[in-house]
Amino acid sequence: MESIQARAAESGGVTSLVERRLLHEEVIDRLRDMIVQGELAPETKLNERVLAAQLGISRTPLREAFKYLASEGLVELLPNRGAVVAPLKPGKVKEIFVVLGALEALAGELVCRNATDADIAEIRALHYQMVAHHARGELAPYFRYNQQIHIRLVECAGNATLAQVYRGLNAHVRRARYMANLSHERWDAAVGEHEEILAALTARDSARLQALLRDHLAKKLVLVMEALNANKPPMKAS
Amino acid sequence: MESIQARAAESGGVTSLVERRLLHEEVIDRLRDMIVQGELAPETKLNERVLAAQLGISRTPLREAFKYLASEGLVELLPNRGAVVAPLKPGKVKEIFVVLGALEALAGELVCRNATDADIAEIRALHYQMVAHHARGELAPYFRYNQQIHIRLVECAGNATLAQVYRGLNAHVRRARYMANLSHERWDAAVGEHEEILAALTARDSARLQALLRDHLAKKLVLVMEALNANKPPMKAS
DNA sequence: CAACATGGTTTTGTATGCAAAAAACGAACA
DNA sequence: TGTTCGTTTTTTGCATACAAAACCATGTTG
Repeated sequence: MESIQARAAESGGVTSLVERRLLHEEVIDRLRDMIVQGELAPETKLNERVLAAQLGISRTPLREAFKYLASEGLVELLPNRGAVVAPLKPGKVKEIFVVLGALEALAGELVCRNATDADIAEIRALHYQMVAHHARGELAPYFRYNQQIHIRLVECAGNATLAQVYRGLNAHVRRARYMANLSHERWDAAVGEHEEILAALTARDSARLQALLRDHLAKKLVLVMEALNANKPPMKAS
Repeated sequence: MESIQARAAESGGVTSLVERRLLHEEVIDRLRDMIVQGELAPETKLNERVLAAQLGISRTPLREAFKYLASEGLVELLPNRGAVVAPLKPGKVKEIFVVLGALEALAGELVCRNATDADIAEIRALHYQMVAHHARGELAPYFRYNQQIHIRLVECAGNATLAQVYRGLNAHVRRARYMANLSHERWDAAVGEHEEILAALTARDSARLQALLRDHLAKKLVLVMEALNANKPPMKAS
């Protein structure tokens, strides 16, 4: 793991023009990435001493980052027993998808009303990027653009609170999303759904957009649940 | 302000049966209460040294509490300039109400499907308590039961994530809710709306319940916005 | 008088120290 | 073998110490 402290040194003595970010904020972002990207698996114990050493910082800002991420729900704090990466229980994932559904539906309504043409053009651009990666069979970049489209769509609804809550919940299940292995058919279908979503957005057809988003999410949930249950058959029976 | 440390001492030497809570958690709850209850007004600067002294603790757990509450959005962290109670801007409040509306609607749908009869009976009991306080013109307890009804309703939807997000956003605007001074007519009307809500819930009429909740919230928003704009006419013009 | 510089003070951010709780280890024992 | 107790070791939680950044109050200069 690369030290965070190194970042300060590498700018060559001259404190860079950009505002020097606070250490604990840097740590928050770094840990969040590591958790969401799956680099830190669910239920991983987060040992303060070793993590601090790896990041090249002291325990204090690390502990502060734990608290922040605990409030986001990505980390769980066990009294007197430290922090662990929040477990990813199927039931929880289902719950989150339900809430995300309601939020995306709201976003669909608002985005049709509030998005500028430039906003929609930007989403369209992301869409074509995603399509290109799909055509080339590049899964990881496809996922990235897919995520970006959904997030950008919510952001363009013009309600920062909505966007923040959405991002927070989405970060949780992003870990699970990667696990859902797409069949070739499902992948094609998903892209087709995105085409429809883009069309509804372009037409600013709120009702249709909401329906499409709901449907799209519901289908994703099925896949994710399958992947979760496949990876985790915690049955004690022989 | 009363010291938190005192709590430990007052149990008379015998460490109480209940698990000894962690200091920073205690502080989180305490500060959250103080903010939501309005004891700490929006934009109040939170000086680490004096707050820590008042609470009878060191700066470390206090700072950890700041981080947690910052993630909740009740506190704002200004790099190198400490923490302040999150401002309560009319625009933000409006945003939150919109999201709360979507969440309550979702809760209305789920609660009709998932709530037990006992759940509904409990909400009914809260309702009658609230009505009693309305009859006696006791505003503060009325508000308390009112809040409890809404929160309990969301909790009975059987989606813990939904409940958590709802409580978080609600905590924000609770500060503003108290400011909205009810006219006699509006107060009566609000109670009437609650009667209808209870009826729809009892009948498990999902669509109707959703509509009622939306309408109820929208009316509340109007009042809150009026109160906010009345208290804060930030116009520079003479 | 306004804008800016400057020294001291306060306040924040991070590291470190210390006590208490939990985990790990191992010996005694059934 | 497996269990239970006691001891050692590790880890957490909180307090404190120190350095750097922001603030403040004056004085200086144009």
